[in-house]
Amino acid sequence: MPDDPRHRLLHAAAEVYAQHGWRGATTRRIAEAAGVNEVTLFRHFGSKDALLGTAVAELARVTEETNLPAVPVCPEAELLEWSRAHHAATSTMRDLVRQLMSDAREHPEPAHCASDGVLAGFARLRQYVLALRRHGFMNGPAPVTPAEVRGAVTMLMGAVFADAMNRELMPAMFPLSPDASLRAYVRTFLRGIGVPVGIPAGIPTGMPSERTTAAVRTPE
Amino acid sequence: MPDDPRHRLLHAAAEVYAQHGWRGATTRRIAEAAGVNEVTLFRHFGSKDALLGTAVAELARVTEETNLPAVPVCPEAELLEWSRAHHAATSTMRDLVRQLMSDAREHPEPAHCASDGVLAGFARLRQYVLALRRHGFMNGPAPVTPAEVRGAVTMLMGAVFADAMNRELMPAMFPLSPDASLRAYVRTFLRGIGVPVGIPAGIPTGMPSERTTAAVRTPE
DNA sequence: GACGAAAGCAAGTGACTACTTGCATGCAAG
DNA sequence: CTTGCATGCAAGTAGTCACTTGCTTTCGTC
Repeated sequence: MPDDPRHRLLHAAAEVYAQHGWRGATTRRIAEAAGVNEVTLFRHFGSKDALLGTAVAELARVTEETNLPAVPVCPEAELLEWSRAHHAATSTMRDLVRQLMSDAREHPEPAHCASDGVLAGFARLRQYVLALRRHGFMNGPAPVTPAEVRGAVTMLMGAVFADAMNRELMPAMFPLSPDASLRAYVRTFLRGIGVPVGIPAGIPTGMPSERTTAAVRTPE
Repeated sequence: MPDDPRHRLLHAAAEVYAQHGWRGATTRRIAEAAGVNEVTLFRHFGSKDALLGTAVAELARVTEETNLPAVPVCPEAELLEWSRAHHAATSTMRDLVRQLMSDAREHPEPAHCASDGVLAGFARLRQYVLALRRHGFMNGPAPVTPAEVRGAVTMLMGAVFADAMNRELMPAMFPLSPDASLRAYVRTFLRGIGVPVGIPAGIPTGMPSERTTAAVRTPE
């Protein structure tokens, strides 16, 4: 990581912006966080908007590499790993994303270029689910329409997004740990699109083919 | 709706805040939007923070009434109606929620009292799902653990939330119409927790118990 | 050692901010 | 008619904002 004031300003600008938003990211605060003089900011970038624009655009250009195989082997494990990575990446950029969303009306460009990364992830997940169908994993008891599968993909991404964005703000809505939640999302998703999932260990299953309401009921 | 300047200020404050956030909601803008003099604002509320605080708190106190029956009859229809109402309510407050989330660090109180409404909805949905299990609707081929059901409830709420918040910002992530998306969420959710759902009309089903990948595959 | 680029420092500019003060106006109740 | 009360209007205060200017310091290169 280079140490010239230009990079320190870019880094500090992204950090201050994530905490205080566009209006709250004053040139004074950014320069102070970068440990450089406020004038240096203007000498390098000309204006606060130019600095914030390039800083946020550069940060949003970080696209997480795919970790979904082209040919599925174990859908639950592979989707769980993907959702873990996606959740971690979204959690890291949580504050930044929040500010981008609330500033999208007055500063649309950075928000737009930041959404490209999410869209790429969406496309990859979609490709993977298409591969699931192509390789005959969707052999559930009832057929699932392609449109419904597409909606389910959006649902999974939305759930992981909402988890990463809201868990710290309203913990009561997330009774399960992050990992248990992601596992539940993935398993619900897979069952929802007709891909059978394994029975987790340590559960009194009874006879899986008959009514199992009594077997899975536990004191709340 | 009363027309005294007090209510007009409260209404205008909420509107301006939803569009510009805490810092961007200047007293000048609010007074202008309310059609009253800026001094009247201070005479009524004393300070900008007091006005914004009461305005946002009052708006966030709007709790949508429940429309989930205590005893389930048709889970898909009932959950679809609930998700439609929840989606509509969240969409209406979209901009406000965005600002609340990004301002939560510097002004936690309104964000906190706004999350109470969502939590109430979460609790009601959870109660309904408990009723689903109690009345024997979860008779799918495999048992679903209570923890997983809880995670699935979080997943459904998260998906509806993300849909309402992000659809206009990144339409490419939502290939289906809002209604078709909600239907897919609900059906995926129900199948995910072991509640069988009907087969939509107009789909070549083939034999539902055998592999149906060929039957549901369509050209993309 | 001389030179030039890059940085810091101090000060200032004009615009905007929340908020206050003093006074004139309109209006409703006594 | 008069007494309050609520509001509008004009002006002002102190602070912050983005941004500029002029000058000095530092430092690597020739």
